[in-house]
Amino acid sequence: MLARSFYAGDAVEVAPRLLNKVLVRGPLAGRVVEVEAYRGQEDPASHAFRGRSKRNATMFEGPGRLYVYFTYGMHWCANVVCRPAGTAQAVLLRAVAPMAGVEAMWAARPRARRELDLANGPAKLCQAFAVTGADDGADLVLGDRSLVLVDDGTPPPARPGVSGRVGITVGDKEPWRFFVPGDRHVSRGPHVRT
DNA sequence: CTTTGGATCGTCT
DNA sequence: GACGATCCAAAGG
Repeated sequence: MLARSFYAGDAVEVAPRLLNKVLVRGPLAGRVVEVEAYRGQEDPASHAFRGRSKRNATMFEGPGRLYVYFTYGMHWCANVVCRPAGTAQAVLLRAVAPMAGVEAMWAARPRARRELDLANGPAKLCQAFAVTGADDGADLVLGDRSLVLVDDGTPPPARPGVSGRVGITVGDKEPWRFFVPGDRHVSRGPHVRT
């Protein structure tokens, strides 16, 4: 289980540090292979760019919490908050490589055709791990709702893949998406370091 | 393999 | 009233 200090820092600094950590929920486990940094008030693409609101409140509640939001009328996505209470930055979990509880993930994602499709997207991994709005605000340091991030001894990539963020129309040029180079479980967007 | 359009609704303007 | 930090199926090469 990672200490709170692990999550504290600028999102662009914390994001690559999260690569190769393991998201665990009970019998389910998956290695984090892709993330994106969202820098709050300084980032027009961040939900917190225009300040606090009902939806983004968790982003303002301090490092180590899970910020879960609903989008496109049907999908949940999860972020790890990384700034002190009162400010708002977070790292979007974009893809994980299934490690354990894979059968349950298949059951949670009947649309998936290949193992690669189980959690290779921000809404897909939430489906695979049954993460919903009920999990918004969960404290990963305390293991709220069985959700934790752990270090299994695998270090982050010495040189992570870097690219612009996916699916946004402003701030999409900032190199704030990070991934494990060459890992097939990475979502849409570049998979290899250029 | 790539491209395209539909689904679907809470949030903020 | 418009628009998403997306996903999927279908159609075309």
